[in-house]
Amino acid sequence: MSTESATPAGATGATGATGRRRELLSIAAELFADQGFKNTTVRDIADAAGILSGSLYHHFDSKESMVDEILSSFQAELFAAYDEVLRSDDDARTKIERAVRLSFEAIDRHRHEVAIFQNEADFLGQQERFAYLAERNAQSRDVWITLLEDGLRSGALRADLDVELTYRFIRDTVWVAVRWYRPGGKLTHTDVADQYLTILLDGIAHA
Amino acid sequence: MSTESATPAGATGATGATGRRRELLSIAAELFADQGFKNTTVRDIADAAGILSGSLYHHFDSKESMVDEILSSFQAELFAAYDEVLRSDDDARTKIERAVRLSFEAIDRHRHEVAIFQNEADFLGQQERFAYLAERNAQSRDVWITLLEDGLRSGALRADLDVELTYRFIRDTVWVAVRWYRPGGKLTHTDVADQYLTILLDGIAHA
DNA sequence: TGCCCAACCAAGCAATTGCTTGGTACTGTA
DNA sequence: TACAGTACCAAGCAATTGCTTGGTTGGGCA
Repeated sequence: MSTESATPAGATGATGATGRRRELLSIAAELFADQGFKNTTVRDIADAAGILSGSLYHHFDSKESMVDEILSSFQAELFAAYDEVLRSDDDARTKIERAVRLSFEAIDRHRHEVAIFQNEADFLGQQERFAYLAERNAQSRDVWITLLEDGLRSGALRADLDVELTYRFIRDTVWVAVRWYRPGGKLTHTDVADQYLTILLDGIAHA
Repeated sequence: MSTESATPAGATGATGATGRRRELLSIAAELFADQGFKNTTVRDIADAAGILSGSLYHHFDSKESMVDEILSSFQAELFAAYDEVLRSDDDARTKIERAVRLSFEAIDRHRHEVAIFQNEADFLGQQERFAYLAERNAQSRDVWITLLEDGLRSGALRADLDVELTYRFIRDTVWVAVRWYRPGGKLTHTDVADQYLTILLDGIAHA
């Protein structure tokens, strides 16, 4: 009945996770990413973990709190990385390159989390509990608009660019790769970032 | 009990639709696009249409047959347009530009259908009934690989491009715009296509 | 007037859903 | 040996789901 989340198990802190807890979150993340949040049942998660569905509620108080924990801890890590790029004293073009590479690295290391955020943010964001998703979105936009405007001022980018549209172009281009990129495949995330940056910066047309 | 779809109402043909039927499909498409297929209940659709959920089954034999009809008729229209570009005698670069513009036009005119395909194709494609979705995907890849290889041969595109990766880049870039593009907004689909083509062909870096 | 038929209602059923409750097996610690 | 705590099971409940059944309404046509 209380609004406070009780953290039934361990209570190792906000991002806290005993071994088993982390394991279950990882299993849930894969299912949420592959089938969607709403479309994944607690029985699916329990089956994949080899336990009964009711037993999940020893570790978490709801299915929602699972996604919550998955998304919020990932976002915290991601935005810490963005901040570091912003605070660096690299030139504008280098910062843009670093921000792009950083995103592909995130896809490589946290593809389930990225996929969940891409697919479910709109739906989950309607609930007050997930209001931070919209805030993070705005924060991400701020980062990119800053980088692009710096690029324009410094002459690193072409003067005729529409900043808002370019931001969307980059954002979409980068994150949507989570749909096909698979770690351990033929291409490393660095390979993909190289090619994407080549196209993004210089285009596909013959010079 | 029969596997044949019975087309309860009108029976105006495969894509057939009386006025009311088309109306209900349009309502369903909007909900499927906004909330997801699995996450939209037949009661949601019925409520939006101002009728009871059971009444939907006078027009369609299942919720699945609704998406089926929505997606298959859209795909047919889309690929007819691709074919026309392929069969034209424009040069390689023009064909690429036309294919890109055509896609943004599809987003403008059929955003719900595009969104449903983007979001649900993987999930629905697992069922035999929706096997054509994967076929259409392969067909689309064929179109683009052909266009890109023509571009390379003719010297219109830079020689160092990875065709497969470039295809994915273009595909993702174009279709993902359905997430934010809204017809009747500040930018027309032609505006968006112009800017996207500028970035795609010549890049964002200062020359 | 009599009939047809598309469009809908009213009621409900079987399956699936997230989640609850009370109990049990095992492990480490004092 | 007693105890505490983690991780789980067994059973089931209330709500929601897609869909079915039998009946009603009202406009068009002969």
